[in-house]
Amino acid sequence: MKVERNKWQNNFSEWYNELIETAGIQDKRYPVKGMNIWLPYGLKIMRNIEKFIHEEMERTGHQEVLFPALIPETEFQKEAEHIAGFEGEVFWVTHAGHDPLDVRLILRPTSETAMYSMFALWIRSHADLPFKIYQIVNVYRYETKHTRPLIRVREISRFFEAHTAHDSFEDAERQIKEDLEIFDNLAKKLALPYIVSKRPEWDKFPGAYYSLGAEVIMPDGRTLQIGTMHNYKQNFAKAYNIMYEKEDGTHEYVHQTTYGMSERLLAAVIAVHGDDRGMVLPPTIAPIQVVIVPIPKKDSPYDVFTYAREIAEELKTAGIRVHVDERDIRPGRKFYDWELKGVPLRIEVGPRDVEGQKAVLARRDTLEKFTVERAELVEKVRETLDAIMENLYARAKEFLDSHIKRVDTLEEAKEVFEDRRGVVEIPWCGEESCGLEMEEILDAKMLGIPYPEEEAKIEGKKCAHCGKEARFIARFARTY
RNA sequence: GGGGCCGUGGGGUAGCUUGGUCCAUCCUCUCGGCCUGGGGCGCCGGAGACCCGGGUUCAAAUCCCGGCGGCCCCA
Repeated sequence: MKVERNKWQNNFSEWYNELIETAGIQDKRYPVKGMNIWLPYGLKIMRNIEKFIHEEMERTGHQEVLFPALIPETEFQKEAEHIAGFEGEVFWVTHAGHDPLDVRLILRPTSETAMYSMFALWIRSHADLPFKIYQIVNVYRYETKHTRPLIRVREISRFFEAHTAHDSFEDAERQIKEDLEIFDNLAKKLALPYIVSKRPEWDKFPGAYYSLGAEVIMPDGRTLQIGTMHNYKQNFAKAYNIMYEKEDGTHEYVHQTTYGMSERLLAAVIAVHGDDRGMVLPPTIAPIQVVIVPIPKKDSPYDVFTYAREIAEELKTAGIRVHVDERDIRPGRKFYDWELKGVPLRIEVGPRDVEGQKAVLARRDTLEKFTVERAELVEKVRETLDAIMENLYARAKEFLDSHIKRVDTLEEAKEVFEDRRGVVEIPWCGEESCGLEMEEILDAKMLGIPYPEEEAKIEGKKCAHCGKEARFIARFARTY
């Protein structure tokens, strides 16, 4: 058995859309465009991802809250850039019953404008800072482009947003560093290698001083943003009058940051680790880490079902999420089913194994099969799950690295986009006009410059477009 | 914002140009039964569809109008 990734890479859109339904992640047939139904299996995986998010929030002293989904128009309009960035894509609530509302309400596209009037009430003193909260809720955006399950939707149903307030720009910067560390820990749990870019001025979050974006590269070479961090400086604090009293008795506006993620994390896991047979889930988040498939044989004196249940009990005791598939269908069919659903490890037990007190292990990532002694089963399963985790990361890292190419000219950049695509890194003078024109020429978006910025600085190169001295490396990609 | 294409069982489709042979084809899924079991086996039987509204006509899945929904391209 060999790992094939032809459709995965060459016909990714179709692969992805089919998988979302056949693997039981979501049902897209709900009669509102861009709003899908979470199916039990998909939701379990997402919950497992969120478990790690909650752990990281706990570790770093963020408190969980829940804000209402409706925001009065009057609050929404307080920060000028913010409203300009979102007004074209919000859902309005204009009526209650038969009567028009005096103050219209919006369905939150993100929660800054819901939270910050409350921040102004809650934050009084320097002793209240840093103030760190988060929530995981649904938010709504009227997307006009092509919607895709988990990736571009009108209802983001698992929107994570952390909001913080600080007594200084420096402390807000420290928060951004912490956010990046949180992201790195999470990405490791998902075996996802990624890149971080500082967004160009024209593409930062509406109202932000600057924005960072974390991206993965999808099988078709387009990038997917799966995490963002913004430093707002005092932009929102001034609009919402969020002030604190300093030790010397004077008052000052707070500095703020936000950090966002969503079910795109799941999309990235599905896309990055998959192959032609379906999903391959990292053991860390797989609802079923090990599936046991009994292989009965007629007239055999051995009871494979009892043996399978005994093994399952052993693994369960060892803390492994295990399932015995006792359905009355052929084993081959079960193999395909569980491979589609991405169960990282399969154990086959037939009469031969019962007789010899053994079991056959089949890895989902490499499709290798091998026999182990029952006495060492738990240990071997643990080892193999760890090995799968490492292999998934290594394979994904190799894909990522081989899809980032540094070039000096636009011609070379164009070739990259025509060929295997991915991310192109190219010298840039730093001028907005030049950046926008390069986007046009390459038919790609500027992700920004590598972050931390020291990695973006270059010397002795010319801007690929205007020929002036280049100040930065700029990253371009076709994006989702 | 502009242009183009398309809506047929749960999923994927044939039929539409030239209206009648369509109580609508095939694959898949699903249900019942038999058989089987270390990679989707086979056989028998069953269930399930023309997006909505209006029009033309003796007759509409097919032609026309409107609505709703989906997809693609361009800005």
